[in-house]
Amino acid sequence: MARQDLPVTSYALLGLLALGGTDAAGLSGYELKRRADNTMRFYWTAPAMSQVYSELARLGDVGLVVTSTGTDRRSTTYTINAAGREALRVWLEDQPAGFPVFKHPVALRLMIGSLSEPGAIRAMLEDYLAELAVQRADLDAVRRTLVGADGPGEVFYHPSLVADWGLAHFASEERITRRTLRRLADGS
Amino acid sequence: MARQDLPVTSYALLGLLALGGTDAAGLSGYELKRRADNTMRFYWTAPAMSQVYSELARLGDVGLVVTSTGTDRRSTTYTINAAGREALRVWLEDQPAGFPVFKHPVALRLMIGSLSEPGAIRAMLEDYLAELAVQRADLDAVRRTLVGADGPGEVFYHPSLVADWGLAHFASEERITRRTLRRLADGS
DNA sequence: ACAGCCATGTAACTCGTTACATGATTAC
DNA sequence: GTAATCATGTAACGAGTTACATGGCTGT
Repeated sequence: MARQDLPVTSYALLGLLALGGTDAAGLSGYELKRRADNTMRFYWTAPAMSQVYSELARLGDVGLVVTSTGTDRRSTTYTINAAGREALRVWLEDQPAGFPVFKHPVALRLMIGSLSEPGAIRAMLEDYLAELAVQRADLDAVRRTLVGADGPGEVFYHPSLVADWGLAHFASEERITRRTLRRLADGS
Repeated sequence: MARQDLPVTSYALLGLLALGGTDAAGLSGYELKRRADNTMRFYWTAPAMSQVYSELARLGDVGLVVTSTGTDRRSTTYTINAAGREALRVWLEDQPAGFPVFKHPVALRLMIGSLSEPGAIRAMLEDYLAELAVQRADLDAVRRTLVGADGPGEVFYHPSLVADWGLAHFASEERITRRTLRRLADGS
């Protein structure tokens, strides 16, 4: 088969479909969006609802997912097929992963902090700490839903590795932010 | 003045112009791109050369930078003006920073790692470690150029805070990657 | 009855990228 | 002289967003 050249987000959604298919029923676009919001958003992006639908349409067009349309609009579901699994495998093996892109508005603003009030910078960092706590709690809740099937060889093993990665990352960001606040306070 | 609603990258480049203006001469688009590659890319993006020019054109259009065109094409320089500094200050104070977006292809692929060979996952993480070392060395080199003017109140104080943030982040990613490799090896 | 969620899409638009085109200066 | 670097842009395109439109189902 000719190698498909889809955007990463396409493969990511395809991957979610692959993981979500413990039952044969497949997922609705809406449900896929909810799963993306719960998991993918922590280390990729949360695609807009409209993008989920357009990516699913494209995946259907190139024959990597099967679309099952029922009688009413509520029952359209999408299931990954053999070609989809194969495309995912080829993508994982042939394409290099690439280096993470970190769009960090807090760090960006800190860089030009000399143009702003010192108090405003401190407030920004405090806000970031508060938001970090919220995000960490969210991810922690997700992580707890994996418990029970997160051992090696089990369905949620790899997802739990990633969730733990995210939790460690949030902890690191907290440490760095606090250290930066200290440096700003004591001038160092 | 009406609040300008520019994309973040626009403000980021404007900020680089503001920092780079120790002399009154301003920067060429080419030089601005080099500075973005050296600093901004670690926590935002490295905009394409063509985008640097289009953003500079836009900033000129809305009156935040002054374009000085010389006789030949080599001498076009861009300088932030008072309105530009004011716009930057207003942006810093009025707009909330927002939460970082982390596009992490390594974590994304790890999530669907069950679809791939264990060896391929290990290799991907090893590659990531190698690339992290390269990036860290790059940032470390940048950080060293700031030494001497990186104390509180000095020109490179805030940039050095951000560089140290980035170095700590890379160190954290290294630790997490190594831990994940260990877990994959000993099954935990 | 009404609010809120489930559900699916279209249209317009912006950001940002790659590919292309051009040419001057500098170093070997 | 020729390769590398400095320098400036245009055109076409793709990814992803917001706004808009529509409507069924569920709980109170």
